[in-house]
Parts: sequence; C-alpha cells; structure tokens
Amino acid sequence: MSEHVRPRSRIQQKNRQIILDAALREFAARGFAGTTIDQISEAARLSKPNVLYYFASKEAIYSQLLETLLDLWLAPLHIMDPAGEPKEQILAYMHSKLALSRDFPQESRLFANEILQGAPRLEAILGGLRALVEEKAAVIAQWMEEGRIARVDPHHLIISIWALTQHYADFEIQIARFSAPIARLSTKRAPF
Amino acid sequence: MSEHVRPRSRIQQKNRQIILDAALREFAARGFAGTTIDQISEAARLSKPNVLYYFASKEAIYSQLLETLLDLWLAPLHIMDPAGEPKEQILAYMHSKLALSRDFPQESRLFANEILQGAPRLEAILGGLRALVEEKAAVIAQWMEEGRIARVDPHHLIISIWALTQHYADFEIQIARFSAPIARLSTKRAPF
Amino acid sequence: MSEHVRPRSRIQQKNRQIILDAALREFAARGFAGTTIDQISEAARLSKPNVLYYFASKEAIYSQLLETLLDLWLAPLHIMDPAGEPKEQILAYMHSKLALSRDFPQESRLFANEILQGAPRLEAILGGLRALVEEKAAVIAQWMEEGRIARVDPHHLIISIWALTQHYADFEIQIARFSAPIARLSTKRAPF
Amino acid sequence: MSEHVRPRSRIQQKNRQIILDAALREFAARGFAGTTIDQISEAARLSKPNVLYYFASKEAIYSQLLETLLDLWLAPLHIMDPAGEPKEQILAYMHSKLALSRDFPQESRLFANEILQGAPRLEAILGGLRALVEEKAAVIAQWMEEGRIARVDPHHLIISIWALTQHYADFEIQIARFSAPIARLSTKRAPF
DNA sequence: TATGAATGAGTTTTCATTCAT
DNA sequence: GATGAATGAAAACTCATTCAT
Repeated sequence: MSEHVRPRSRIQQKNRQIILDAALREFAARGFAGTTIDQISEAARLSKPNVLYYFASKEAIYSQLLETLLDLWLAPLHIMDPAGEPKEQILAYMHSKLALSRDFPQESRLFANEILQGAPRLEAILGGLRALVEEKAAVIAQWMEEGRIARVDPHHLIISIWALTQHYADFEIQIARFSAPIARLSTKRAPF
Repeated sequence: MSEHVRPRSRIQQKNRQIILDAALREFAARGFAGTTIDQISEAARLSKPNVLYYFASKEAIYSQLLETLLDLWLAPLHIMDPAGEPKEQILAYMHSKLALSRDFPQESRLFANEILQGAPRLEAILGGLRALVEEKAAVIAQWMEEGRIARVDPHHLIISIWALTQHYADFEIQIARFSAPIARLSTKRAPF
Repeated sequence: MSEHVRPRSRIQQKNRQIILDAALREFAARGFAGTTIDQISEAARLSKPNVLYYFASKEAIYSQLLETLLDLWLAPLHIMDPAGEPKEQILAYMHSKLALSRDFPQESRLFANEILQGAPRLEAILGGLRALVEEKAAVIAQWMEEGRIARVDPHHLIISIWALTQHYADFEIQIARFSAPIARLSTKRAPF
Repeated sequence: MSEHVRPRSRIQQKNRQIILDAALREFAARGFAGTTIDQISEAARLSKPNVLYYFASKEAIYSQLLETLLDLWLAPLHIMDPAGEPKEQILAYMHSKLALSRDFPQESRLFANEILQGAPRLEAILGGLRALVEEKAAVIAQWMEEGRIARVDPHHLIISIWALTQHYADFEIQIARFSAPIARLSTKRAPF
C-alpha cells in the first residue's frame, strides 16, 4: 500500500487531507457522478486548479478515498477470535461493525454507493476483502464443526451482519423518515 | 399527482413503458447523476428528442419510475395480518420482502440509490410510506402488548427485516464477491 | 476505406465538409496543438458544440483530414508508368507532384506539419504509403537494371523529388521572404 | 536585441544552456504550441518556476533558441566563394548544408517548424537572412553572366538546395518509414 | 537561486434541452 | 409522432504565470 510514497510537505499533507475530507462529505452525499470538483473545491475552500494540483483528477480523489477507507472498513472483522467463545466473538463483531456504521456514516455511505454502482473502482481492492472474509468464514465453520453454534452458511452470517449493521448508516434517512423515535441500537435478543 | 392523467394512445403507452424499462436499467446501474439521456434513449432504441417527447425531462422519467415503483415496494407490508399468528405473519412479511428483492433487483437498486442520496425526490411520496409503516408497527406493538412476541422496538424490527432483505439485492455484487457458494436463502433459525 | 460508412444526410455532408475545410485552413496555419476548436468553429461559422456534434473530438477532425488528404497526396506516384520512358516518367511524376504542392499548399503544409511531429497519428495510414513507394521504387530499380537510367538508390530519388517539390509549398513563406522574384517553377535542366 | 547583455554568473550561464538544450529537444519534437513549460522543465531537470526565473516566458525561451540557431543555420552559405570554381563552390555549399542538416536534426526541425507556422517570431531575424541570400544569389548570377554555369534563377538554385538538404533531417521519420535501407547520402550524380 | 503552492484564463468535452422539419 | 441538427451551460481538466518563502 505505502510501499514507496514520496515524502510530502506539511502543507501538502494538510491540504490533501482537507480535500479528502471535503470530498468524502460530497461524494457520500451525492455519489461520484453527482459530485463536481467545484463542489469539492468549495467545500475544501481551495481553488479548483489547486484541488487538481493535489490530485490528478476527480477519479484520483475518489480512489484515494476508497483505498483509505477500506482499511477502516475491514477492521471489525479482525476482532473475531477463533479461540474465543463463538457467541461472544460474533456479538463483538456485530457491535464493532455497528459502531463503525454509526460513527462513520459518511464513509459507510461512500462505500455503499460504490458497491451499488457495481464497484467499478474497487475491483482490485476487493481481493483483500475476500481473503479476510474467507478467513473469518472458516473460523465460523470451525465453530459449527465443533458444535458450538448452529449450522448456517458462514458467509451468510457474516453478510447478514454486515448488511444489517451497514444499513443503519446507509439508509439513515430512510429510517429516520418512518420511525421518528429510534432509541438506541439494541441487539439484545431476537424478538421470537 | 396523477389526479388528472390525460388519455394516451396505444403507441404512447407502449413507448412510455419502453422508456421506463430502459431508464430503470440505466438508473439502477449508475444512479441518477451517472446516467445520461443518451444512454436511456439508446437502451430504449428511441431517439433522444423522442424520449423527451414522452417525458418532459430526465427528472420526469426518474420521478415517474420512483412513483410507479413505490407501490410495488410497499406491497409486502400489506401482508402482515393483525389477526394472524405473529411469528407466522412476520415470517410471511420477510419472505415476501425477500422475494421482492430477489425478483426485482433493479427496482431495489433504484430505490436504494435514491435513499442513499438522501431521497431528494422522494419527499412527497414517502409520506404514504410512513403511514403504512406506522400502521404495521402498531400491529407489532399490539402483539407485544398481548405478550405474543418479545418486546423490541417495532420500527426496529420492520427496518431490520427491510434492511436485511433489501441488501441481498442491492449489494448483490458485494455479496457475490466474497461468497461464491451462497446456496439458498434460508431464514430457518438464528445461529445461536 | 469506405467499407461501411453509414449514409449521411445532405446537411450532414455539407457541414462536415465545411468543418473539414475550416480545419484544414487552421491546422495548416498553426498545427494541431496550436489550433483550438474555437478557431475551427469560428472559421466554419458553426457553434463549438455543433462542430463536436459532427466530429467526436479535435483529434477526430484532424485524423479525418489526414486520411482524406492521403489519397490526394499519393496520386502523383501513380503516374509513373513502368512501360514508359524513364526520364519522361520521372519528370511526369515531378511535374505532377509540383503541381500538387503548388495547387494545394494547405494540404501540403498539413502533411508536412504532421510528419515534422513524427507522424504520431499517421502510423496506420502510412502502411499504404510505403507499399506504393516500394512499388514505384521497384519500377525505377528495374529501369536501372535495364541500364536505362543511372544507378542511384531508387528510394532516394523518389524522396528527393518529394522533398524538393513539397518544399515549395511547405516553405512558401521562407522562400517568399528571401527571393521576391521567383518567376515560375522551371525544371528544365540542372544548372551544371 | 542582444546589444546590452548583463553579465551572468557561471551557474546562470550553465542553467540557461541546460534549459535551452532541453527546450530545443522539446520544441523540435512537438513545436511551440505543442510543448509545455512542464515538459521543458522536466527535460531540464529544473523546477518550473526556476525555468521561468531564467527566461521571462515560454516565448522568450523559444525566441532565444531561434536567434542562437540562426547563425549556425546560415553558416553554410558563407562557404560559397565568388572566386572559386562554380560547380565546386555550389557542391561545397550543398555538402556543408547537408552536413548541417544531418548533424543538427533538432535545430533543423525547430527551424522548419517555425517556418511552417509562417515564421511568426522570425520576422525581425529574417532580415539578415535575406541579405545573405541576396549576396550569394548575386554571386551565382555573376557566374551565369560569365557563362560558367547554366542559367537558372539563382534564388531558385539556393532554395532548391536548401529544401533538398534540409528535408533529410526535417522529414527524417517520413523517409525512414518508406525506405528502410537508405544507405548513405550520395550526391554523386544525377540519375539521368 | 530555487521551489512548493496557487490560480486566472483558457480549452476540450459533455449533456440536457430546444429547434425545425 | 419522430428525428437530425443545434446550442447554452456547465464540467473536467490544462497551462503559463505568479506568489511566498
């Protein structure tokens, strides 16, 4: 990832970050195609050419964002410990993922947007994602082998949790619209 | 909105439908901003001015699509019968919603896209949605009052099911990418 | 070349030609990079988007121009008849080429410009050129074999004539500048 | 123009030369408009502002280049000696000019490029050129008067040689393309 | 001297929409 | 109804040049 990044000056670092922050807000709000460099540059309070001085193109900003975001987004999966108690571990993953979606709704939305478009710019990066998921699916499968949890498709389980948790952020507005009083996320137990 | 629809000729009807079908494919694939009228007209095999003869603008096509789609999308909620067995009814809703997401992935994606952008064009329409959700939330709340199902936030429950089921279609690619062999959707029971 | 060109309307044909004519003037005067679409559209008295309605890009206009021009530019070589008298044939080629450079100075300049830049967009097209040159070089070589003309490198001969004749057009200004009274092109005989 | 050149430090001199060398390569390859300061500064391995520290503008670099180049380019004409044998003198000029075009192909191309564009920046400088040409044309005319060489337009003769020789460099690529095995330049004798 | 940072003024291109037939 | 032609407005860059240090 950071194999050979040439050093950047203080101000370089700072402005790049300002741009990425602004771009995240804008891309998360209106997607890649719906966002203009003008909007980003205005949000970053930099001139448009200056934004393009730091990033070669709109695509470059977006890709950089995705790449940066991916590490963060995979983090919760790392939590699951094969040596731990299955139920505990899975709940830990869920909580972690929930917290992530709750705390980083924009990142979540950016990711959701990209996936919805068919992940045109995420192809390469997703390879690493798959490996990690397979690893954790194997852990779950092992638990099933040992009879420690009921048998379901491990991938299914991971994805269900992913989907459920991510949705709280991605579909924030949708949710807000038809359920004013959502108190706190509680995963205490299934309703039946 | 559609209070006073002037009558349309056979060919009118047909071409409008062709355009909407084409637009659904395109919008679902790349969102509103990412789709051009050119792409729609090409997909519809009609000339661009002709597309705009049937619909006043790109927005008009999109809005029409959303409006048409909404009825379909709310349908599963209607299934829940207050007089029925709660568990049965809820599972019926889930199955119905799952089937919908599975059978209409493009519609699902269109909807997801719109929601992700903050539903800028869905404001008006969503009023009806909320009413229906409230109605069904009340049904679930009633079941809880009667001690027939465990207590959780009813809105939560509805949304969780919505989110979980919709995700199978919306995030089709994401899912396909890290779990090649997803057999069949099975909601038999929780893993633990 | 014209294997499968879709038919164009009258006005299409006309405007395409107007654009190509204008572009020839502009490109010949200032080269590819030195010419803007604005200049072309102004010279063609068409709006800029309209120019791009007929040609996909500035490159497309330029390439079309080169391709169209090439046939014209190769024509003189066709003149050389293997069965004729060598000296006569070669002089015929020279006269033909001279006339071409004289009568089509802009085309000549366009071509010269492209070649000077290293023919970046002529690669493919030049294949055909080489074949024709080889054919005529063979004719000349044959004449040499038969002892009908002195031995020199046939390619050399062709190129020398090409260069000499083309220069009268390409370097028109240069020539005009230091020799006011160039009477008429006369290739009567060598000065010594 | 260069009446009052302020003294430059060693490093000044050196960097100016580095820039001019780089600029020559770039301008010769893609012409004035087709070349960016970025390309020049990269080729010179200097920062862009530093390049503009040594030369006021892109134009300034280019003009300086032309001016420097002109002396070199006129040199061959000086060779022709009115007192010498006409044929010998003319051949000496040809050889000299040929050698120049062969040995300085980039300079040759730069000049050709400028001339092709109508010599917009060479106006002033060309005055001197004309004078020299006139002088040598007079020499040739004198030879004709004396019956020492056949009568042709002297300007013509000079230009023909100029054109023919320069072309070997300017149109290097064109030539290379349709005559792979050009051995050596031989001006031994006319083919007929 | 030297250069990272910044930008105004273009330049190419895109695209929703309109015109004319 | 249908479509080829046309365009204004915007969007994504590009680039010579300047600023600040």
